Amino acid sequence: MTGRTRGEQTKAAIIDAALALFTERGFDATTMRAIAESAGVSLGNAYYYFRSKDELVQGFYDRTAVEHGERLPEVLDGLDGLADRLTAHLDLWFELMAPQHPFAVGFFRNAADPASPLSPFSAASAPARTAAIELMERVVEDAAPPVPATVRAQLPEVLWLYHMGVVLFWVHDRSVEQAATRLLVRRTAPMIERVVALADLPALQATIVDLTTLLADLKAMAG
Amino acid sequence: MTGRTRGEQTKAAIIDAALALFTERGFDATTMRAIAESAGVSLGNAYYYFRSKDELVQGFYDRTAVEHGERLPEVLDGLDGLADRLTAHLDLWFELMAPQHPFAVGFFRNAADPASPLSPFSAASAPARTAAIELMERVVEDAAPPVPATVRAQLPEVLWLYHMGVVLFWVHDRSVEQAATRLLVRRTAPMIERVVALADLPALQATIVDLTTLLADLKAMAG
DNA sequence: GTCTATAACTAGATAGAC
DNA sequence: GTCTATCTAGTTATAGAC
Repeated sequence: MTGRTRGEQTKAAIIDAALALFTERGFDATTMRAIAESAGVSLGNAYYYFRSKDELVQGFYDRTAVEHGERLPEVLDGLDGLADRLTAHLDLWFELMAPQHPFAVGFFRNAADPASPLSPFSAASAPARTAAIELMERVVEDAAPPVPATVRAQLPEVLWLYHMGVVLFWVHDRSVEQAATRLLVRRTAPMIERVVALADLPALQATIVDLTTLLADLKAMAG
Repeated sequence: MTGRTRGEQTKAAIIDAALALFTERGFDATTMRAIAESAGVSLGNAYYYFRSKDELVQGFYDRTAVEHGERLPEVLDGLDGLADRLTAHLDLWFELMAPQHPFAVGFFRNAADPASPLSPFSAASAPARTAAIELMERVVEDAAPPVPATVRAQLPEVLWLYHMGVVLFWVHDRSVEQAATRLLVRRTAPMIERVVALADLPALQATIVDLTTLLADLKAMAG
C-alpha cells in the first residue's frame, strides 16, 4: 500500500492523517493546516499532492472501492438468490464505509454537484462508475435462478442506480449504526428479486419496454 | 411584497440583489460582499438578516413555494386523471424554478446535508414540507377515477417523495431547458397512475403492505 | 525536474462600536 | 439596525532546496 518513492509515502501519509482527523472531528472541522501538520508536511506540500480538500477524500474513496472489489467474491460465495447476493454486496459496502459515515455528509455535499469531478455521474468518475457497474455484473451473473434475458443486459446498471439511491439514504441516515439503511435494503432487495423474476410475464412487457426506452432516452439526452 | 418596515425593505433588497447576481454569474462566483454592495448595505448588515449565504437562498425558495400554492388550482382546473394532475403540478414547479436552475446546484449542495436546515427532511423544514405534502393532497383528492382507498392515505406523502426525487434529477439535468426531466415526468406519471389503479388487486396486497410498513418503520427510525 | 516551505490572497463568517 | 475591523480557513504564488 505504501509506495516506494518518497512522494508516494508522503501522499499516503497525508491521506492517513486526513482520514484520522475527519473521523475524529468531522469534515468541516478539519482544516487543511491541521491535516498537513498531522502528516508532518507543510500546507503547501499537501496542496502539491492534492489540488483540493475534496480530492483528498477521493483518495480513500478509491481505496475503499478497490477493497470492495477484492472482498466481493468471498461474501458472494455460496449465495444464489439475487436478493441475497445484492444484500451481501451492499452490506459489504456498508461495512467498509461505516468508519467514514460521520463525515460522509461533508464528502457527498460535493458529490451532489454534477459539475464536480466527485459526482458519480461525472466524466471524471467514469472509470470508477464502470468498475462499480462491473461489480453489479458479478452480483447478477451467477444468480440462481438466472435473471430473465429480457432484463439481463440492463440490470447491472439499474442496480447501480439503486445502489446510488441507497447511498443517498445512507448518508442521511441518523439511526444507530445506520440500521435504517440496512432495513431498507433487507426489505427492498427481495422486492427487486420478485419483480425481476416476473420480467417475462406478458402483462409486464409493455412497462419493461417503457422503462428501458426511457432509460435509453435519458442517457442520450444527458450526453 | 416589499414590507412596510425599513428592516423588511432592507431584507427584500438583499434577496433581490442576491437573486440577480446568482442568476447573472452563478452561486459560487457571487460573493457576499458583492451582494451587500449591490444591495447598498454593508457586509455585516447582510449577515444581520441572513446568518449564511445558504439562508439567503431559502428566502426566494419560500417565495416560490407560496406562488406555487397560489397558482396550483388554476393549472389543475379541468384535469381529472392522476397522471395529468401530477404532471401539471410538477410542470408548474419547473416553470417557477426555471430561472433558478443555473445556480440550483449551489443551493442543493447544502440541501443534501440532512443536518442543514435547508434539507427538505430537516426539522426546520417541517412547515414547508407539510405545505408541500398538502399540495399533493390537492392533486390526489379530486382525481377521477378516484384513488383506491387502499393507498389513498399514504399517496400524497409518497408522491412528495417522488417529487423530491424528480427535483434531484432536475438539479443534475444539463439538457436544454431541462427537457430530460420533463420527459422523465411525462413517462413516469402515467406509470404511477397505472400502478395506483391496480392497488386493489389481491395479488398486490402483500407488496403494498410491505411498502407501507417499510415506510412507517423507516419514519419511526428517523425520529 | 522533483519536492518543500513560507507568505499572501480570497471570501465566508463574527465581534463590538455607534 | 447598521457599520467597520477582524478572524478563519481554503487556495494560490513564489522562492528555494535536493
